[in-house]
Amino acid sequence: MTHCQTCIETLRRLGLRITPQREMIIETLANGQGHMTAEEVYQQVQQRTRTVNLATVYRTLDLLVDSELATRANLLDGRTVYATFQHGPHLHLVCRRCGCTLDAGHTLMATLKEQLQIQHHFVADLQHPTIYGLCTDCAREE
Amino acid sequence: MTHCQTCIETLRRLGLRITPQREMIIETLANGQGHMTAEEVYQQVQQRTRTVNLATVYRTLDLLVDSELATRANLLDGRTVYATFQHGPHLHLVCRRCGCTLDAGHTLMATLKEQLQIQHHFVADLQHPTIYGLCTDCAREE
DNA sequence: CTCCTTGCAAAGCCTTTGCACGCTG
DNA sequence: CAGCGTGCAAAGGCTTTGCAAGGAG
Repeated sequence: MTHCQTCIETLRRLGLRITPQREMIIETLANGQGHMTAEEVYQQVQQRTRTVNLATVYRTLDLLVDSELATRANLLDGRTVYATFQHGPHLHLVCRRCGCTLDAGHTLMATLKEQLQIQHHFVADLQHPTIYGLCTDCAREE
Repeated sequence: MTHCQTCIETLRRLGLRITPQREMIIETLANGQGHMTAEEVYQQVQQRTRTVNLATVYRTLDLLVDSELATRANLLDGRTVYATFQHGPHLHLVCRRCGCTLDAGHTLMATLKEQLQIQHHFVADLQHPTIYGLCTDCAREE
């Protein structure tokens, strides 16, 4: 079963209705490459059909976040981006220069989480964290 | 020399003018406890004098961020908060439930940074990172 | 004396909301 | 068929901007 189908199943189980709009929005986000803004999701869905409204995109994305099927993150430049939990817990590395994103395993994060818990009694939410910095190309050029 | 004076000196060296407004905004942020929203800075400054405008607060905070004297972070709830680099590099732990913030040393972060560089050739910007989660009190109550 | 800064008010941007209609289950 | 979900348009909150007056250096 694709990730996208899993999402839809989950929503159905929550008693939510599966409309063509919701399906397309979920597909777009699930098949996209990592982070997407609401506007980007909207643009891509529009390429397939005109019958989706930006407000609906926002409402559906909120729904996914509330159902814990996706995360919302506020980037430094003010953009708000969404991403599904496609590949299990992992780390998003976002380049502050070109904006590209790449994923990293989360073993490193696990260690950090453990230490924060021990040293500060702080239960870090590191299921889908985002770290800023410079990607290989941009680091070379700066 | 207080941290706040250091900021002012830096701005002066950059050729920027030190106005009473800027001084008060910097003092407020530097003496505040960690993260503050533009609105919070504005409110506090207003308690000392009425002669500061919200727009000026925004402009000054932008200035500090551009001069690398402060950082801007977008919290999950949509708030944008500012903080000066008071205590050198460290980690901000923000509770997603009650919104409180605490600081942690950054030795853990150093390890993470190193690993990201080695494994992904990614130069993480971990000077002043923010991590979300639950503080001691909120973790107990959830 | 120059021109960087400010206050004010208006514009801007992204996101949310109210409402009546439409469609899912 | 009941009521959730949608499109549309308008409102909303936060932030930025244009402009003329004011103050720092």
